[in-house]
Order: sequence, then structure tokens, then C-alpha cells
Amino acid sequence: MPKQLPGPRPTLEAVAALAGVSRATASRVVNGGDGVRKPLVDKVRQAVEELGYVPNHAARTLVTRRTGAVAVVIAEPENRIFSDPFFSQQLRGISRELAAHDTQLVLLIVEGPDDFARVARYLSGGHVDGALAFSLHTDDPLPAITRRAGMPTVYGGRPSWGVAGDDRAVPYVDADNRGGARAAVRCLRDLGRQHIAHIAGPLDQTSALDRLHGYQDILPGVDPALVAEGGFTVESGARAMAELLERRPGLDAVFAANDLMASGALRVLRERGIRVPEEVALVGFDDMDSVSEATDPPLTTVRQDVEGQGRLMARMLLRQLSGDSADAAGSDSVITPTTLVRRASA
Amino acid sequence: MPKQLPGPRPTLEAVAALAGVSRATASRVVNGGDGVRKPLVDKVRQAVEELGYVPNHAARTLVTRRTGAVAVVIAEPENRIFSDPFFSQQLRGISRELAAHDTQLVLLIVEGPDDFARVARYLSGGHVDGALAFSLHTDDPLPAITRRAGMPTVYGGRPSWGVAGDDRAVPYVDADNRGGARAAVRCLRDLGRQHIAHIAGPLDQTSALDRLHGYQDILPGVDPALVAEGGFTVESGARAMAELLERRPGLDAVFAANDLMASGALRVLRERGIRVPEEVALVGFDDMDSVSEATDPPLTTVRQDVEGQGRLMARMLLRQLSGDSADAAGSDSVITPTTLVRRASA
DNA sequence: TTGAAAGCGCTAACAC
DNA sequence: GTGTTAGCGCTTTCAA
Repeated sequence: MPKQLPGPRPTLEAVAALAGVSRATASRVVNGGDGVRKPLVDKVRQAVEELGYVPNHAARTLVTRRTGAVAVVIAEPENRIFSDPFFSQQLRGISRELAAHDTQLVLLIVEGPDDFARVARYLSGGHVDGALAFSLHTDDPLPAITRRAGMPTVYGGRPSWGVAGDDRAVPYVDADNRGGARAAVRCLRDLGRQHIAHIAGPLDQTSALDRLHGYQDILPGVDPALVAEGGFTVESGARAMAELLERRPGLDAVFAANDLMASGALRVLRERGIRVPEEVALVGFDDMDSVSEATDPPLTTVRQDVEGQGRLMARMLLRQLSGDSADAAGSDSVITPTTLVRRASA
Repeated sequence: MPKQLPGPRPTLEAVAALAGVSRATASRVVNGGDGVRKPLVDKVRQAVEELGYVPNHAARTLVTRRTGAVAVVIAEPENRIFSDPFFSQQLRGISRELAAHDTQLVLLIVEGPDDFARVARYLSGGHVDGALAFSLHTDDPLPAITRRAGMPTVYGGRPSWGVAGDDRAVPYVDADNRGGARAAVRCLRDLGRQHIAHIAGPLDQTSALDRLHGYQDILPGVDPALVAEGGFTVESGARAMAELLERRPGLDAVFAANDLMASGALRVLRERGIRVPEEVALVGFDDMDSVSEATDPPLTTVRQDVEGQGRLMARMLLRQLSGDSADAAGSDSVITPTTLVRRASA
């Protein structure tokens, strides 16, 4: 166990002195020890141990121009983000991947217009080497900010903007929303359902839009009255369900754009004494197990690997950061697969 | 809008040159401009603007020895933490308070033993000025780590350890768990219930323990068979409820140590056709609205201001960091009040 | 292979 | 008030 010196933390200088070598050699050892003879390496290592030496990060950053940290920018327009396990899981995936590469995670939560300025300043301040961001809404100013700051960035979720004057694609990771939606609706159709409704998410988000498109892919020319827009929340799902029942009492199936809305819909169906899945079959999206497994009946839903997406985002960014030929390399976007999970609701 | 120079970021030197002043004066202006004559201030400000100057954080940290960042350490023993809105809300409170003081939030998620070493290294690396941590379990190694790193730290939740060789108290923020539990049980008793059971949380966590103690305060010498231990999850709540019903079929009220367990209990009660609150009254704890308002019937529960606690933690840490007479100052712990929220379940 | 020395960009005495 | 100067702790040429 290193000595617990009361004074200031030991510097590389001190280590070098104790080991009887130059600061340069000590530095080499601390950074891997290549090109230093074994006995010296050992001596230095021992000195490090004895002194409890830990490199000063600021000093290192100053000269190397790398911070070893990455920002995760989360915009929280409605307060959906935190009540939603979705982001938590993605965050965990990111955290794991970054930790594995000894990279720190700086969390930037954006709540209002002022915060964007703060974030912009932060990103330009050389605090971090890159950024991971979640693109939620069409008018998201983040892309512009990261671009202006010249900060390597990977997005979670397909950005909807066509960035003005954008000459190169922004790399992102997203689930196969459209394909997943297709699978969901196909399942309902194969069950013999004739009037399949859709509770869409907020259509200014690409994920919601893509899922709607998937629904329409399988049901071309479907009655528009069979589609209601929700807000990805339980409450909005309930509202949308009520609306749909009013408009089309004969509907016999519902595909909800996420599990939260599906659970809201389920509540309304039950309140009205409509049996699920006998009278109305229901499929959700996301498979967040805290919801999909807890409902009665459990939800048939489309699973996506959220944590994996987070990990992938981090990995892509890290690759970009350590990238040799930065551009050509391979900062292409990735669409991760989805799978239909059959439970009792359809 | 600042010019978008392609080259390296402008330094203070460049600003000074453009403004026709010394680097020192430029620095003074950038840091508030005290003791610099107005015209010069303006000149420098303009140069900053024109060049799009942003101070280099590493350089500044190197000399000031302050990073302007705070670590938030979250240990994730079971994967409860992220599915639980609790932490998200606390995190949001922390984030808000830190942002208001231009302090960055570095998120450290600890998942395994290896991670503790990583965190220890990080904390000793001078990356951050202080830490906020959540004390979950009795055997949490975190306190020892932060103490060894000499890092100012504020805990969320009353730590249960008697830190070995600890000469001063560790500041923490916690809800009035015991008082809240008392209010809950008192309410049940005042309703005329004779056999009030308790579904406790995992008793290696102080919050669970304190709530149990509160229950016992109101019901001294209560039949031990009326207490079952759960794990703060829906599932464990259901299990505990089943157990209690088996042991004491005559029970007419239940106080669950959190809302999640209450909802699990509710499910079991409903499955058995036991009416709530008519036959069994039920009170939860936390008032996480996504749960307590969504159940049928909605839960009577004990509310605590989780976000406020987060904010408070941050505020206490910041005060400690800017503290003049660091010790005496006032890093005392804080217990935040709880209130009983009456809904339909009791 | 190792060491000497030159900064990285900034702040804070200290002198003017 | 303002400028000069000496580092903060580290990496990295460049010589030896």
C-alpha cells in the first residue's frame, strides 16, 4: 500500500529522483515502458508504488492534447428521458465500453436553451475528445454545435435533419425501427387480424416516423383513422387508444410504437372490458422488460438491444478518435437488428 | 460569430496580441476583469470574440489545481439502479445544481470489483475536485476509497458503516426514512387496522432498516411474523406479500418499504381477490409517480423529494469545495422531510 | 537506451 | 492598473 503522504501529490520528478533516473525515463515507464531496459523499468515501477504516484491529468492533457474523456449529451425536452429506462440502458452500454478503454464519461444534461450555450462552450473548451449525443427532435441544435466545435460525434438515433451545408454524413447508431415495425404488423396480420390500428410516437422523432412507415409498408393504403399519434408515454398511449376505439370500434389489433404506450392502451382496453388478445391483439416496441413483462397479459413486442447500441456508439467514437486516416476510415452509421418477442398479448 | 479558423485554437497570447495588451491583462479580463480599466476590458473582450477564444481547460487546471468537475459515483450491484427512476431523478437534481455553478459532472458507474480500482485511480488522478456517491450497502468500499484519495465527498443515503478509524463524520443527505415510515404506519393504525404487516427492503441498506425501525416505533412489540424482507423490486414485493398472507391470513394492512414492492404486493392481493383498501389497506414509500399513480388503486405513499436531495448533495459539496475554513464550516449531514400522500390504497 | 531541455497555455506573484 | 516572469507537471524531440 502506498504511503499516505500528507503533503502534495508526488510528481514524476519525485519518482525519477527516487528511482535514480531522469524524468524522461520515468515518463516512458509510466507510459508503457517501451524502449527502457528492464532493471530501470522495475526501479521506476517500484518508486511509483512506493510514492503512490498517479500522473497529473491536466499536465498530461496539456501536452498531449488528449483528455481521455468523452461527453455524453442528453437533451431533456420533456422530462421523458429519465423516467425512461431506455436512456439508462444506453448510458450503461456507453459507460461499459468507455470504462473498458479507460475513457471517462462526462454527462451533459441539456434542459433549456441556456444549457445549449453552456454545452457549446464546454465542447469547445477542450474538455473532451469527442461526444456522444442523442438526437431526439427535428430542431435539435446539437448537431450544429458539435460540428462547429469540430468535435467528433456519434449520434444515437437517426438524425432527422438535413444539416445545412453538410458535406458528410453524421455517423449514428439506430435500431431497425422500420423493419421491427414491419415484423410486428406482419405478425398481427398473420394472426388474421383485419383492422390493425397504430399508436404512433411523436412524429418529429425519426424513430416514431420509421415505425409508422414500417406499419404502412405492410398495410399500404391503410385507413388513416386507424392511426393515432401519442407521445411515447403511458398516458398518451391510453389517450390514443380511447381515440382509436371511438373512431374505429371494430378494430381488432393495435401496434403501439413503444411499450409504454402499449401499456397505456392495455389499461384502456381492460377498463372497457375488451379482452386482450382475444378481441384486440396488442404488440409493443422496445421490450423494456420492466414494462413488457409486468403487464397483464405480458406484451408481445419488438426487442432491440439498447445497451448494445450504447456500446456500439462508444466503440465507433473511440475508433474515430484513435483513427489514423480519420475520414475514410469507416465512420459509417449502423442499424442494429430487432426481433419480435412473442408473449401473451398477441 | 467567431471566425472558424482552420488551424489550432487561439491562445491567450493571441488574444493579448490582438488586443494590444499583455497576456496577464488578457487573463484578468477573461477571468472577470477586476482591476482592469474599462477600455482595455472592452478591447480584450472584442479580441476574444473575434478569435473565438476559449480558455484551455488543462492549462488552467494545471496552475489553479481546480478542475471544475465533480464525480458522481454510482455503484450498480444488482442492476436495480438504472431501472429505478430514483437515481435518475437524483442525478437530475445533481446535474441541475452543478450546471448552475458551471461545474461538470463526470459519471462513474461501478459494476464490479475491477471498477473500484479504476475509480480509485481516477479519483486520485486529480480529474475532479470532489465526489458525490451513493451508499447502498454495508460493505461498500467506496467510502474508504474517497477517504484515501482525500477527496471531499458527499453521500446520498446514510452510510451504514462505522468507518474504521474514522475521526469525523461523513456528510450525507438522506430522507427522513424513519419519520416517513412512522407516518405511514400511524395512518394505517388510525384507520383502525389491527394487523399491520410490513414488507421491508433489503436490510443491509440503511433506508430499509430505518423504515423498518419507523414501523416498529409505532407498533412496539409487533408480531415478527408480520414482517417480511423483500429486495425493493416488484417481484420481491409480490413474493413477500404471498409469504405474509400465508403466515398471517388475517392481516388487514400492509406498509411496503417502497412503491415497487407495494405494486408487487397489490398484484398478489388482486390475484387472490382481496380488495384494496377495503380488506387490506396498503401504503408504499417513495411516491415515484410512474408507479404510485399507475397502480389500481393508486397508492397511498410517503413522498420524498428525490431531486431536491440530489440538488442538496451537489450544493453541499460545492460549498465544501469553495470552503474557506474547510472543516468547521458546516459539512453536516441533512435529513430531508417526507410527507404522506393519500390516494386510494389506504 | 538514456538524459537534457524545450515547451504545452495558463495564472499569480511581483515589479513597475 | 499593467506588464514581466516564473512556474504548474508532463511529454517529446534531440543529442549523447
